[in-house]
Formats: sequence, structure tokens, C-alpha cells
Amino acid sequence: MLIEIDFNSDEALYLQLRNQIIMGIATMELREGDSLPSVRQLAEHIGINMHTVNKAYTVLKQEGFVKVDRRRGAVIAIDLNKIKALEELKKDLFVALAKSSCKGISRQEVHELIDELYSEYHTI
Amino acid sequence: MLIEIDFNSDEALYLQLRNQIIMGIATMELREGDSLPSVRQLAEHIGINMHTVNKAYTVLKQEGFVKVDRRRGAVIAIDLNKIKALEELKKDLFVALAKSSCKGISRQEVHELIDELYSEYHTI
DNA sequence: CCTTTGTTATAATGCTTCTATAACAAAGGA
DNA sequence: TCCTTTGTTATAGAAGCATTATAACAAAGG
Repeated sequence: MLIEIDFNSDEALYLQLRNQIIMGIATMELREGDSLPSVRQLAEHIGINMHTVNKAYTVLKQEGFVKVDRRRGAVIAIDLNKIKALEELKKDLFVALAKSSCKGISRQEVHELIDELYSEYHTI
Repeated sequence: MLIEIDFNSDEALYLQLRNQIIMGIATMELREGDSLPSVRQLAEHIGINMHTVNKAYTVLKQEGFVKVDRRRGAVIAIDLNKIKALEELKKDLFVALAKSSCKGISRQEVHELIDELYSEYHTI
């Protein structure tokens, strides 16, 4: 899977990494059971520090997207928790929708955008 | 308008402030032309530093939610820019939807959540 | 003339991010 | 058995951000 880090972004490196892996899972580019590169390999490949990759993996583990196996490294393993996920989504959407609502974006436009984005995610 | 700051949150104070004001506009608790308290008044009222409030107002100004008038202070004045707003919404939704998609939340469930949240925003 | 307004400057403190170096036990392969 | 690779942990430093504090300024209004 191709990882692209933007060093000029104001988003933290470990979060860029985390987000791209989550999007990889959503698009099924990464599937349950797939191994991620070792922290050292990926760090070397991207050109960042090992600890930064490790931080991304640790967050992904805490959020239930990977399990870490000493033999196989970080392995994609979705821990389904819809209730928690719905709460988080709600929190994420709250401010984003308030902003768009203020800027005159209609409810229908949001629905259309959701469809457009969701069609890129093949899980459901 | 009631402002509530959570000092235990890991979200920056000036962002909590910004978000609450945006949500205030979305729910029409704050309307075009309304004045916000002066940076010093609001800082005093909340119990935080003047510069933290000033930072929130500065961000809101840059994002086109208020205009600053030397006489009237920060005044709600929406600068409509739907194209930019749609781009930002898309970016905001991208990761949030990827996460929920991975966790098994269906497209329909997202649509329902959108309706639920949007019904609290009376602008459109 | 005095107060209040936003604005700007400077400095100190604490937290987060990122890097660097190092070491450890566990597992696998030769 | 020995070597390499794995995740993990500890420690330390640099840089940037968030927050506070004190201070000063010009502009506007009463």
C-alpha cells in the first residue's frame, strides 16, 4: 500500500499515517489479516523516525484497527464496536455540519457528498 | 449565549470556543449582526486569558464567521463561500467516514445521523 | 478626559511532536 | 546455538503550540 506523507502539512505525521491506514482498510486495500510493515521498515521507507511510526501503530491498536503480534508485527484486525463508533462519528460530524450549515450547504448537498465518499469505501 | 469550557478536554481552549460559537450560529442562537462579548469580558467571564479568546476570534474572522469592528467588537457576519466550504466538509468527512465504514456503520446509518444532526441546525 | 475597544509585543511555562540512541525479551531462521 | 528481526521501553533533546501574564498603543464613544 502506498503511503504518502506531507511534511508541509500541519497535521501530525503519526496522524497522517494513522489516517491513511484507516482509509486503506476502508477501501479494502488493506484486509483483515494483512500485516503492516515493521515500524523500522516503514520508518526507513518513509524517512521518519521509528517512534513516530510506532505511535501511529499504538493509536491504531487502541482504536481497534490492528492487533500487534510479536511474530507478525501489526496485523489488521477490526474490533467491531458500533456503539462507540457511532458516538465518535456523531462528535466528528457535529462541528463539521455546523460549519457547512452556516456556509449555506443544504442537507441534500451533504447527503450527496456522503454518497460520493461512501462509494469509495467498499466495506458496506 | 451560554459558553461552556471543559478544562479537562484535550481540545484546545480556543478551539472549544470557536466550535461553540460556530454551533451557536448554526442553531441561530447567534444571528448575523449580533455582537460577541469583548475579548476581555469573555475572558473574564470564562476565567481564561484574554489572548486565548482573541485567538478564537481571530480564527473565526479568518474563517469568515465574524467581522471585527473597532466600535462594536466581533460581529457575526457570515462570508458565504460554498465552494471552499464544500472542500473543507469533504476533507472533514473523509477520515470520519472511513473510520465508521471500517466499524461496520452502514451508509444508511450515516444518512440517518446526518438528518438527526441537521435538524438541530435551522439555517437551511 | 476617561474608559473601552481591538491589536501587538514580549516573555515564561508546560505540553506535544519528532528525532536520536540505546537497550530488552521473544520469536524465527540458519 | 547464534544471529537477526520483532515490538517495546527508557531517556533526552529540539522545536513548536497553547496558555498565561504584563504592558503598551491608537481609535472610538460617552
